[in-house]
Amino acid sequence: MDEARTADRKADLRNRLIDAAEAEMAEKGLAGLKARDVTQRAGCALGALYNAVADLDELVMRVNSRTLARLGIALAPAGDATTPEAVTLALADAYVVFALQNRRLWSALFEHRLPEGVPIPDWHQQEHEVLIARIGAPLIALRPDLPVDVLRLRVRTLFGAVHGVVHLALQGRLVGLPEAALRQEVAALVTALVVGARQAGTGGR
Amino acid sequence: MDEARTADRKADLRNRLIDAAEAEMAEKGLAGLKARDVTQRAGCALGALYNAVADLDELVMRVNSRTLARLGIALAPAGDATTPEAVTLALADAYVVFALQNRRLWSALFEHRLPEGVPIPDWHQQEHEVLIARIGAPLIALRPDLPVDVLRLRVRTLFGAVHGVVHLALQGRLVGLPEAALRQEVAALVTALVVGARQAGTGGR
DNA sequence: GTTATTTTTGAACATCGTTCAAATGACGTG
DNA sequence: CACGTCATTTGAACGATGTTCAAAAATAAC
Repeated sequence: MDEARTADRKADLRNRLIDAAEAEMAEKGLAGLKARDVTQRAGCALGALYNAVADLDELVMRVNSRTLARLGIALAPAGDATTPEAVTLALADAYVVFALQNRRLWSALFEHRLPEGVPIPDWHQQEHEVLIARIGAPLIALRPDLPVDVLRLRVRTLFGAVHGVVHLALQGRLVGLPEAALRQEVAALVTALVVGARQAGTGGR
Repeated sequence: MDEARTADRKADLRNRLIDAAEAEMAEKGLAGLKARDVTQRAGCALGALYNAVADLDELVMRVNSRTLARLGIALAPAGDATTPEAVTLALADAYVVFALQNRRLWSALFEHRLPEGVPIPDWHQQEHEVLIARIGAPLIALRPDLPVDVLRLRVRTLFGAVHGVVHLALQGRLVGLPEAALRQEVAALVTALVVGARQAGTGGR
């Protein structure tokens, strides 16, 4: 009759393992994540990891899931801005600040690769899409005339552009690059794209 | 007195190893590169690899060096365009086409990470910078009034933006995304940025 | 309290990158 | 050609790592 108790203990160990993996990744980066270090930190045996999780890839995705959730929270205040342009700019700026303050965990979101041919599980794929939808919401308000699939592509482009700039900035020895400069660059990028979205016609070109 | 002969044989084995590594990476991706597979493909013993190269990281950088060179060749025809805007657009389009036609090798350019704290060797770092300088040349012609360091940052931003869009497109299950759509998106992105460069003032904001 | 089921354990395995002493081959000299 | 010296090549061995699984321990059920 203690089946609830045992299920909880199982979930507890799982959470401890994800906690430990998150801490390891925050300290040493995605490549520094080792099964033995994680289990030692979580206070359990090596094999216990494979009881709570299919493999290390799933463990990384669980950590990434948390990072996406925290990123979502960090993005929330941007909604207070008044115009769609201002909201988009605030979103991008909050995104950059989050990436800078959570370098290794943010990098893991995009560095992690599953073995070729293995698709990302739906539960995780959707978390990414929720984020992109959130970022794209003000843009959709800006161009209610465009078809949704065109808008989806435009949002992905905006997201990808910001992602690329931050990605390059974090990986190059841009340790010298001051945070303020990166934020300005991204702001200029987003401004150009949002202004472009206002001007350009429906299609590409 | 055959010291030239032996030096040539040494270089030959080195090139065979880089050839083999390039083929392996093109077939299986960066994560699929294994020392044993490379040496077997090159027709030598396992240990011979560490005679020709310090470690697998250097081997990857040698392959990346070739990829950058081929990318440079693929970008050359873009110089035929007449206006700076057209040159930039042609460069971006050629870049996208190259990435799509060399997915795994192009991805390896950005997926490869050295152990934390180990800097990228100068000879390889400069190859990246040469590429960025090439891409940025027409933009510099477009804004001769801006200081060089501001322009360098702007070019990095444009490069990063295009990089990010292509990167996301290649890693998501964007297998469904047709090539033409990606090229259009990148063209729209570059147009917005180049137009923005014409309009915006010197600084950020 | 005893048995059945589940969970946890960590030794063992397979697969890596990397090293290094021994074997092999090349080169110069008598 | 013969011999000695040096460089190169080899592949067995090592350590690290992800993963498995039979045994042990813990828990649930009666």
